[in-house]
Amino acid sequence: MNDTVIPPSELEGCPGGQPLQPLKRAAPGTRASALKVACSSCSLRELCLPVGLSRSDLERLDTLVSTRRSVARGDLLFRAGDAFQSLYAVRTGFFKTCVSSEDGRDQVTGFQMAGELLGLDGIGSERHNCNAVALEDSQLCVIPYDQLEALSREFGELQRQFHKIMSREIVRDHGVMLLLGSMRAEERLAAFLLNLAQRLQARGFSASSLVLRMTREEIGSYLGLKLETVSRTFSKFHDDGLLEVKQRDIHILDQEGLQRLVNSARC
Amino acid sequence: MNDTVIPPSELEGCPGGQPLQPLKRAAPGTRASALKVACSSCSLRELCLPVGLSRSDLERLDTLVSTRRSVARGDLLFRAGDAFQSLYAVRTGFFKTCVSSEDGRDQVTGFQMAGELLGLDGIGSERHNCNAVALEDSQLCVIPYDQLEALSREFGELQRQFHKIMSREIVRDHGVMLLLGSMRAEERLAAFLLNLAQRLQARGFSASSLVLRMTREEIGSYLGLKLETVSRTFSKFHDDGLLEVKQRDIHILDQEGLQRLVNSARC
DNA sequence: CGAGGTGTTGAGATTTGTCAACCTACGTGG
DNA sequence: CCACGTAGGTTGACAAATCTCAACACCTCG
Repeated sequence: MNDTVIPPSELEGCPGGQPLQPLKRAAPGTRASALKVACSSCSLRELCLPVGLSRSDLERLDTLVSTRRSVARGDLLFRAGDAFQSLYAVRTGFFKTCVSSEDGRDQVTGFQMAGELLGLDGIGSERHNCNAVALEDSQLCVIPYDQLEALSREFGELQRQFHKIMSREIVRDHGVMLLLGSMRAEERLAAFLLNLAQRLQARGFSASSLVLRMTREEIGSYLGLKLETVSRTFSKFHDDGLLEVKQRDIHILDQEGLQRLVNSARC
Repeated sequence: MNDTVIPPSELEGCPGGQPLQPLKRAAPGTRASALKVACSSCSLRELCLPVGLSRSDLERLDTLVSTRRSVARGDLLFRAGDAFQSLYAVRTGFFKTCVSSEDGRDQVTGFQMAGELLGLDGIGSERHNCNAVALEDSQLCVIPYDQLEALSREFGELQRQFHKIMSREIVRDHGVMLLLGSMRAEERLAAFLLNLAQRLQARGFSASSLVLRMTREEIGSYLGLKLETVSRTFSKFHDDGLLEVKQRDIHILDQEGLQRLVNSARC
């Protein structure tokens, strides 16, 4: 409800940004479509792979990213073990990635929204190492990895940008390790909410009201907590006047309070 | 004590793996030295950046990796906030990397041994994002990042290899998240020991007897546990006949037993 | 030989997990 | 359009894992 009421005018970044806008879905069941895509006119270009590319590099990138793919809520974009061919950039929608061990352990490793890349984990083994699940009907740009490699040999800026994205993913993961390794439940949830709000804000949404696209169980998995603990912590935040919580609708009432929680290691 | 007694003759041995072998330290206080380094004749080449490179690519890589650096036990290779210039490949020795938040939380994000790269986290922000601390006197190859970028534009194999290394770091981090998010103390420690043993074995050391280079506290930080819990868990493993533990000397008596622990999610 | 860093162990506190009951929202099909 | 079924969410009581604090042992190094 946070992102359905935005007037269309705000969706189209100026000249022709088709992105954040819902796009016509291919026929149901169709997994890949070849609608026109253009990084150079995408309103996500300041958040996505193209960051910092020159006009001419951007146009070359357009030739690379030529297909889209739709994934319905609940469906998998890829699954651990699938052959790795492409990276994917989220255009619209929301994903989770999760790894699981043979013995059935499951861990959500991240949530991805518009402008974020999926599939980086597949390069090393040439197979995807996690499942990517759409948490709402979603659209992605398909980035064939071979071609990205080739193009980034030609364009240093693209190469550099790609390396930065991978590096930032590593830094992000280290941040999650810090969270999982050293924070208590309240601190984890506060950090999670602030992170989500900050990323939504970067995409033009409200920094204080958000709709969770994932269940308490998925949040719990990501944060290394049981769903009941997540639920209880939401309730506590509500009681403490930090949040308004109505199921998945969250209003942050006291951002500073949350930040204080995160920043207050054991005294 | 590990690197000061080797006769110079053994240092520059050409076709005669100088690697895993202790190398003469530069004068105390010297941070970078320009001794000859050759990936093409390094015995770590099957574990390090050069994996899979052709003979000719390897020789080009030699021109790139031309300097070494020594770091004494306890010293920092780099510190969070330092400008990012180079990646480092561990030749000898042992490192930990740790991130810390403003409020003083600290998290060990990894332990690196011969053949492993340090500094990947710095590419994204052009500053290092963690501290890299030598846990024993160590030697590294310095890989200037600009030059690596340039060379990998020329040699697709090198580019691909580098991407694989970054990707595998991401996969590794996701594995740590799984560990931190879903395992109990015994499972975490068992997984840690097996991982360490496996990496040591890949380097030609015993798979069953190892010397820990880090304190209980550092292990605890990495595993999201307090040092007392780590200590108790070692004792329990000892009582259960899985390990022999004498301070930092560990003998794995029952590898399968440890593996069973790791692989037995909540029943 | 002594000091300080490191490691071990015990007892009790705290946090989080477990199990169970119940509530709520939402989609489906009558 | 309503009723119902089900998935998701909340809450309570209790159990279990881990942490905290404290005492002490061990080892290394100067």
